[in-house]
Amino acid sequence: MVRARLQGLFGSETVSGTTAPTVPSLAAQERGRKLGYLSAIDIFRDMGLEDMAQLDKMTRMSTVRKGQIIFSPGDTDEMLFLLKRGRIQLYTLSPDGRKLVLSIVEPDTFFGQMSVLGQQMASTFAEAVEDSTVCIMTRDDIEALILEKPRVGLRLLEVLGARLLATETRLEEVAFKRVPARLAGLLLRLTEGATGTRTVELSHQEIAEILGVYRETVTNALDRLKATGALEIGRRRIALTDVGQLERLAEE
Amino acid sequence: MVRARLQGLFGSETVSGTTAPTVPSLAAQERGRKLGYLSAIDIFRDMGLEDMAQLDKMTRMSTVRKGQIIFSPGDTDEMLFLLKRGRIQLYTLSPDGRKLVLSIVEPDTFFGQMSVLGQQMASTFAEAVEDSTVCIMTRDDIEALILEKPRVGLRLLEVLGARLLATETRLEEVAFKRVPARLAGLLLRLTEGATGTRTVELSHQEIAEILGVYRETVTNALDRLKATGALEIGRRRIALTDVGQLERLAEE
DNA sequence: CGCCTTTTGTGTTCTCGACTACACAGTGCG
DNA sequence: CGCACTGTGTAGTCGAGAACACAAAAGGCG
Repeated sequence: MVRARLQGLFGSETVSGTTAPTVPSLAAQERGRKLGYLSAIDIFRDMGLEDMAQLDKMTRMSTVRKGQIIFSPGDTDEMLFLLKRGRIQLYTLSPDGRKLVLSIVEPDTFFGQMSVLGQQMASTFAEAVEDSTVCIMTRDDIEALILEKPRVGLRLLEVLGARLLATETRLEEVAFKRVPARLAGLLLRLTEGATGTRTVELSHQEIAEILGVYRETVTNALDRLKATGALEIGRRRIALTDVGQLERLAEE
Repeated sequence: MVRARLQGLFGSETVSGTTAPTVPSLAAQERGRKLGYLSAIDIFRDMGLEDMAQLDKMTRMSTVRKGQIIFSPGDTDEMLFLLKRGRIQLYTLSPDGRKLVLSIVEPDTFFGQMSVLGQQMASTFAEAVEDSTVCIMTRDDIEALILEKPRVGLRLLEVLGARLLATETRLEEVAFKRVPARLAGLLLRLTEGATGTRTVELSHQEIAEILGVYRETVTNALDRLKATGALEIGRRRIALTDVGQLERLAEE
């Protein structure tokens, strides 16, 4: 059972002033447009430096290593996390141990278990899939920040809106489409905005956990897609060779 | 095909000053705690009367009759609607005409097709299931309002958070549970907070459209639940007689 | 290089729920 | 008072994907 509590998390706090407030990068803005499971929106893209500094004062920073659980069901503290570096996976587990990935959080995005972020739910885990750095805020911090800098509220609304849209889309796909079409859609979303040959570097198992199906089913569906020439398969590597074809297949 | 465009909607605008700003009712606050498909949160529960008046100046009001479509896929105008009275159903249609209800909006809640509200998606319809009254705002209106009254932003975050939570829960249920369990969960959520005998007044068809399954499957699942004594069935009427039992069944 | 873990490829059985096809009971309405 | 429509019950077929069971590659690493 995945029940490890975060030990290092609150132990390794540092005054975050050590990290100089950075100007929103072009890359971050680019990511901000993505809407797939990798929801990333640069919360602070139009905040001034002094605002950033003020924000820094009210947050604590900390590092989590790959594999660490940041929060898990049962935690009652209403914390909000801002991911600065790394990647976080939000997922739930079924009673019999199956995993469903709800969302993969990219840098400069909020996540948390507050009602406001849609995850105070009984069953959500947050786990670092890479070494990551997060800022920690309490619910009160975030409320105060929004009241003083309403623009942050707007940004948060964007984050939530994107997440809601992505989740509604998934729900729709589960209801209407069969696995191959859903897989095609997922691959397209995962590589949205990528330059050059669009490539997904995930194992069949990892994909299965996102789609909520069995690993074998993914293997099978991938073979079908490959048979149409839409993609090429390697070990932990799927290259989308014919995007148009894949888009057609995604429409079922 | 459900493609009717709203004719009466923009024709029947009235200056909304005619509706006196009301003090948030107890009932509204009660509804605010519900988290099921009937997401309702009183956006304005701590806004002053003068704020309400100001808000009224920037909005247009209009009435829609039962069955009218308020927006449909392809509408590009980024409108935000505030439901004052009635009920709105948000749903999508599959290529072959199947319907999936995403959300049922209750009074004092926002909905819309803005990115900020997670529904600018290609495929969402909004249809009045009762005669309703809505306020119409543009994206700019809402942004200005939030910047000036940050507290409204917080409220909106609550709405979106609740919706996201509900949607994630549905996704989880679809992935992990079979129809009878999902049905049990739905019935419980639909009657959450009801006083007296918890009763659902929906046809099997309507339930099927929420669960994303066939009508016959609902009939069958209801029979199974009835067999355990958890509920009683009438025409368009399901009475939850043993809530504890139903909760057990909802856990699969 | 050989051992061990991770990833992927199959094959087979079995169950749920999609889909089809009726039959029939309330309900409303002309 | 009969007719149409909506809502329910009941089979029965069929296919996708779950669930289980191995086998074979492909890397990593000592």
